[in-house]
Amino acid sequence: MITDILFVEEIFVADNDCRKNLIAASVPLFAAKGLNGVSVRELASAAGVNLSMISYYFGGKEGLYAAVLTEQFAILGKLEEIEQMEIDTLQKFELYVRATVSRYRRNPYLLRFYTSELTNPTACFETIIKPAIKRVVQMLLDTFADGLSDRKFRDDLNPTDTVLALAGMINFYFLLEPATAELVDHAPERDEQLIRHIMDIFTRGVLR
Amino acid sequence: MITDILFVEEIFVADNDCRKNLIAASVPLFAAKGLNGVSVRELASAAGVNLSMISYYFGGKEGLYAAVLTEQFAILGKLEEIEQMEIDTLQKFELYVRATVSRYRRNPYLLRFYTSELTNPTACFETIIKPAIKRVVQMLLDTFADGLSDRKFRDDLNPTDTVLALAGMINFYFLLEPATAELVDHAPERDEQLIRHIMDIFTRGVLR
DNA sequence: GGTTATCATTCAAACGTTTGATCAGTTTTA
DNA sequence: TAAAACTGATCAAACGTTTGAATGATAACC
Repeated sequence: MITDILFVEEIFVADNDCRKNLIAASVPLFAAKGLNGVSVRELASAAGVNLSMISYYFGGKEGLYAAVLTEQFAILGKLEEIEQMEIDTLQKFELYVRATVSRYRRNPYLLRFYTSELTNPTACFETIIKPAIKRVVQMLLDTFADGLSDRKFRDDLNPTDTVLALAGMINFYFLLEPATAELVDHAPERDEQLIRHIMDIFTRGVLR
Repeated sequence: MITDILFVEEIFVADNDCRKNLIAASVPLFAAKGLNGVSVRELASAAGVNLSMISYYFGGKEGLYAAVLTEQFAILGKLEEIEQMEIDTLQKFELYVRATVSRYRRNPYLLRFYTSELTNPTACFETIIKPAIKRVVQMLLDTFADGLSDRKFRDDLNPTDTVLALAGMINFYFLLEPATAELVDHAPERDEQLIRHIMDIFTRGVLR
């Protein structure tokens, strides 16, 4: 959630309508067509602002794109709250899964942005996307290590393969939706079943 | 694998150097930057041909892109060979996994192309990508149904969630490589371990 | 057999359009 | 009234495509 006031490098920046509208209108456009698939004119007219405002506020199209990505990935902090909790390791993994599914439902663009950057990286990949993904993977690895030292998890599993498998089960389900909508029921009403299914497989896989 | 001679609509089309070079040079460029990220001049100069050859042979940039995708996804037939085999269901799943991993190693562009189309679809998505993905998912579903009727697999699992979980474990591992290379060892030498790991989790998950 | 006609192929050049960015000028705000 | 916000017009560069001429091989003709 972005606030109305941003502090960037100690400089006070009021988040006025023009800025806000541009970012809000750019999210679905960039998510659907990628950085190169949208023109500045398209972005400006979708936001209902003059096209020169993009350069004025963001220094250009790529700046606007970077601002959009920064906002999108600011949400990642939620997962780190879970990491701090003093709960059962397996329960922690379930909370990760629930938080991720819930996030993808409330913000259907997030997944698009980072898979787009993973496949066709722009300048933002190294600065925004890669660090964000590394943080999440590292967090999952740390949690798995906790389960190992508790002697709850199997110690013959490769930790990275294991956490990537969990992440893959969640993310791929949503990534594939545009292609498999006629084959698979992706309705949000089934999310609870999906989460239980993923945790079922994962639990059987990792528990001693 | 494309042959030197193509029969398209009963018209004999010699696959000359110009055509061949254009497709060959376009694969890595389109895979890395997407349809909109590469210019026709870039494509032509990479192929060492005149830029008007793109319109001449493929009717335009999008035609070349479509030709590239068609060639890339022609390889899918390999999986269907496995489906025909008269072997144990679980063994069949392992062959799918092995074939996919081996495919991604020999053709590092395939994954990029279809994740790119899943996130930022072009006109090719409906005509090439979506049918291809649906075929694979349907094939996995059929194989899972075999395991069910053999009473080898748990019958309380949602089949689509299960096969998407398996596909997700494989694909996400490769999709994430650009971001996690410093955190996770993605070396081909580890592929055998990865395959065993995925099959370990999957087997524990689905067997009665 | 020599000439001409026809064809697909290749090329450099130019086409009109769209691109992202900029600028001078105007309005709004504090 | 000075600074900030905003506008419409304009820029050069890049875009994908088309053009018309040149090339060379093959087919048709006398």
